[in-house]
Amino acid sequence: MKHGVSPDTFPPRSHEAKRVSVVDAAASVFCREGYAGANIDLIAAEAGVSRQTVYNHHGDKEKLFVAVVRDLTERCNAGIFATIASFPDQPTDLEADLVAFAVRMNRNCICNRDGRFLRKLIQAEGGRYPELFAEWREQGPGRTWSALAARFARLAFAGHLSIGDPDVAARQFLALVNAELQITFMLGGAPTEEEVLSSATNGVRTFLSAFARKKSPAGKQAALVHA
Amino acid sequence: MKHGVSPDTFPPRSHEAKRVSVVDAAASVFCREGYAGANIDLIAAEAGVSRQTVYNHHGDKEKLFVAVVRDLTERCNAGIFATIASFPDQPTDLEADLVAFAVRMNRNCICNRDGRFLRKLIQAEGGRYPELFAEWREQGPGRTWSALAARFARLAFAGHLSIGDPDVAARQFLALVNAELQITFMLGGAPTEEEVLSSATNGVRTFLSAFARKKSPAGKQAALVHA
DNA sequence: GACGAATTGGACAAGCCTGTCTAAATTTGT
DNA sequence: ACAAATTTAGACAGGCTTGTCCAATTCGTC
Repeated sequence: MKHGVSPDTFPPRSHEAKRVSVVDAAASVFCREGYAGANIDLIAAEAGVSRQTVYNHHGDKEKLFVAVVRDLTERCNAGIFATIASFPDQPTDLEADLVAFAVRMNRNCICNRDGRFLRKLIQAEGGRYPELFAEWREQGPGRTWSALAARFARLAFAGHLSIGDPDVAARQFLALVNAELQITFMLGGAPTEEEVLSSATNGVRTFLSAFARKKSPAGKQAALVHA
Repeated sequence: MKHGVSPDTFPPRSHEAKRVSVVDAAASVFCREGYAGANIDLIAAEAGVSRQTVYNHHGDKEKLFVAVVRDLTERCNAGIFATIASFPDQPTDLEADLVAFAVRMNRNCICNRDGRFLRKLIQAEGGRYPELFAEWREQGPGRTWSALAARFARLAFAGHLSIGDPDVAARQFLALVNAELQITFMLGGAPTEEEVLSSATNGVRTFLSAFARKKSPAGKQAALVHA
């Protein structure tokens, strides 16, 4: 029915499904137990395959770990850039639009399964795989901050904000918007929707108080005052 | 010289020194290798004692781990509250004083050995010892934020700042001041003095932009205006 | 200098985990 | 339905680690 252009070189099918299943289970176990504490039998059981299948697909424990990190990095980066694409370039209500953006960012990239897992793996094993995580660092935060800074610069250029250094502003935006979620992040948990919204709202208000456009040259808009 | 009231019940002397040495080495190894990956032989070697001495002092691996966490928690909290005591209640130059305070906080509590180790242990093993870290959470961040919020409230009351919710302001202050150190923290490294100073300076500037005292102390404060 | 407590080094059993191998059972493509 | 590839369950060796035991030695104290 659906065998298209590659009938022979491709392994059957559930082959790939099992591979994904193993990587997912491995991510979960590596995060829960740490690299050294992770048990291949447990990963196999959680993936619903036999131990031998794990070895058939990934060779050994270290290769499996690397595959997990690459997988998470890729998915997280994709999510982050998809979300940055939704940055409010032409805001109608700047505060509401930025809060909504921050909430999207948190929900889809930072607090979701992949985001929490990747963060924990970086924190726990970052020192042991410098090159692996250097790659993440460049592709992830490096590009994220830069892309976000460009959006804020555009907002400033359009007269919506008054920003000195867009890179600093971008990092501070993220820091403010997550200010109330630090402890939850540290313990590896997922904040509730209310917590995310509250932190984003408070963070954006402070951000706008600090970076509100300086008094309007044409007298169009009154300055925002922090409640 | 100094043998006071208890000549017999006290173990000799280097007994205690070795105990400290073991706990220090254990902290280092647990952080580097994770709980499961930590090797008692390695801890003993790094502490300069025999393996048997480790068992004599601490019983088993888990008890040793708990001792390490309690030790770090205690020292970190002591450092944090000592630093909070130096909060600039009567600032001469608000920006400079807050930057200096933030730098002290980072250098003495957050970026030093104990702070980095404790953070990493919480991140890595927090899920496995809920009660142990619940204790930390109450004694540490809970009291820290509350104490810091009180200081900011005082500053606002004295007319130096205009703050809505002191608890929110305190958390945002910490978030801003550390905004540029996130990646370094995540990888477990120690930022340079320049990085700490830069992050603190930028953070305090933004914080003051947002929470600067509103003008017209005599007149009514401007109402919340929203374009 | 002598006594007692603490420390050391090493041997040791028990358990766990990784990674390999094999033969049987299952699935997939044709 | 048939043949090839994949998966499975289990056994298994090898290595590593924890925690215990013990005899010899060192250290601190009187």
